Amino acid sequence: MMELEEQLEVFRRGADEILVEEDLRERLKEGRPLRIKAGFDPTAPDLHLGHTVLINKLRQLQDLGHHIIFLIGDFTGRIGDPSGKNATRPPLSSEDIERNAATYREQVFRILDPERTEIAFNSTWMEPLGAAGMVQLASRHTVARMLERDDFHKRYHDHQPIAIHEFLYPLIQGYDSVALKADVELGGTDQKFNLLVGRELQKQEGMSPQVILTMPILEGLDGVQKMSKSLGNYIAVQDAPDDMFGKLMSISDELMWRYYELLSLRSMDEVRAARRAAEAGERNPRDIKFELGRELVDRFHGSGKGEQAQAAFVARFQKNALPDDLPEVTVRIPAEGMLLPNVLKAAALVASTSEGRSMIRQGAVRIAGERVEDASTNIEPGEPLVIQVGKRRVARVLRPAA
RNA sequence: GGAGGGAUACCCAAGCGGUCAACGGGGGCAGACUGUAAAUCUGCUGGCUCAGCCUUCGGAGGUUCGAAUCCUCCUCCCUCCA
Repeated sequence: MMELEEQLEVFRRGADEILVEEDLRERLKEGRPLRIKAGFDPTAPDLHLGHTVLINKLRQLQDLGHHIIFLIGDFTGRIGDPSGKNATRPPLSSEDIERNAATYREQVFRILDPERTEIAFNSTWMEPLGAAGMVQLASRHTVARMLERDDFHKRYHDHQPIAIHEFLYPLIQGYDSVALKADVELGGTDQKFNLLVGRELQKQEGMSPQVILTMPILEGLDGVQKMSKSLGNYIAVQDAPDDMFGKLMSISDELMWRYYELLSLRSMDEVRAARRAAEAGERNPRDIKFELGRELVDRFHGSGKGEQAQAAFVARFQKNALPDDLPEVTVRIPAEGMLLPNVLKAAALVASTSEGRSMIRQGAVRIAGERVEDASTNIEPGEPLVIQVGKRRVARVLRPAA
């Protein structure tokens, strides 16, 4: 293992907060692999870059030789998880959870080493606990303490409903740390309260309390709100290389630096140097963004894929070429033809014929590169057509006679 | 248990008998400008067989020539009292 101070540097990198750092130092001095836990919600099997901030961190710690526990909150998921701000999520069936867990494995192991990662499910100890055990667990915390949690506090103050079971989740999460004998728990900054509950419960069990390490929440493509699937501002780990690269290119320069800080494996010294060069006008920020795109596409799709994605990107958007692998859709067209807005809808390029008309009116629609401005254009059966709606929606539309 | 307030399109929020497919803001999409940036400007943002028609304002009935707007019942949320 590395020297103590070097290890601490790795722990601190990008971290929002480490509580209590002195405790961490003490444990590291023991020289054993620490049990490092991070919990994940089984509701969102589609990992996006926001989740990987935490997972990257786990990987770094794993590389230091520590024992990583990837905990899936299946017990809580089955009941329905309210951990989002104030929207209650529907309960998941066991089948849902199993399917999600499988997807998790597949995606997480693009980052973590499967040989050295333990996957745990909290139903393992929560099911046997039973109602009596749960009530006992609940007796160890007070309502006043629970209301200290920021979102509970706000909701209570604003007269928003708080369901009783929402108070139980922090306790369950904390109990997970007891069951797993966690030395360290990682979470987003929004998890701080829950992570602290883990410390409490461990102390009550006579264990030395876990160190908590919080990572910042990654902003989504809009640069303002947190990256989330429901907001549609995310880059999924499973996004195709070209999509991933393209989305990264569309972020603002300011956000790019943030992504470098939290997602890149390049040293902060390098990143700071790049930023200075950009701000001094010595380098085009776009080129620095290219580098970020290549690094991330390589990480999730394999070495060399980033280079390819960049080449495709340049060809398409700087040289206006169409992608090689245009999605193909077949629209069967009656002998008398079909109006263009209807063809667009049938090809799933727009959501409705009304939107299709609107797009045509705004000059967003091109057939074989030629702008079409007449919404009453009639399309007859014939050879495939390349149809574009705006810059991002394109398809090769086959048009056989119906 | 009692009293009162509220539910409008993706979100917030106007409207309170016809001129309402419904003001305004946000978000989204598109066009211009660019580095598919950001910022800015412009347009669109229920559906359709689209200068017209059809279905929307928590749900179900009713009054009226005509209702998001009035009445009745129901569902859900919030506040105060107990």
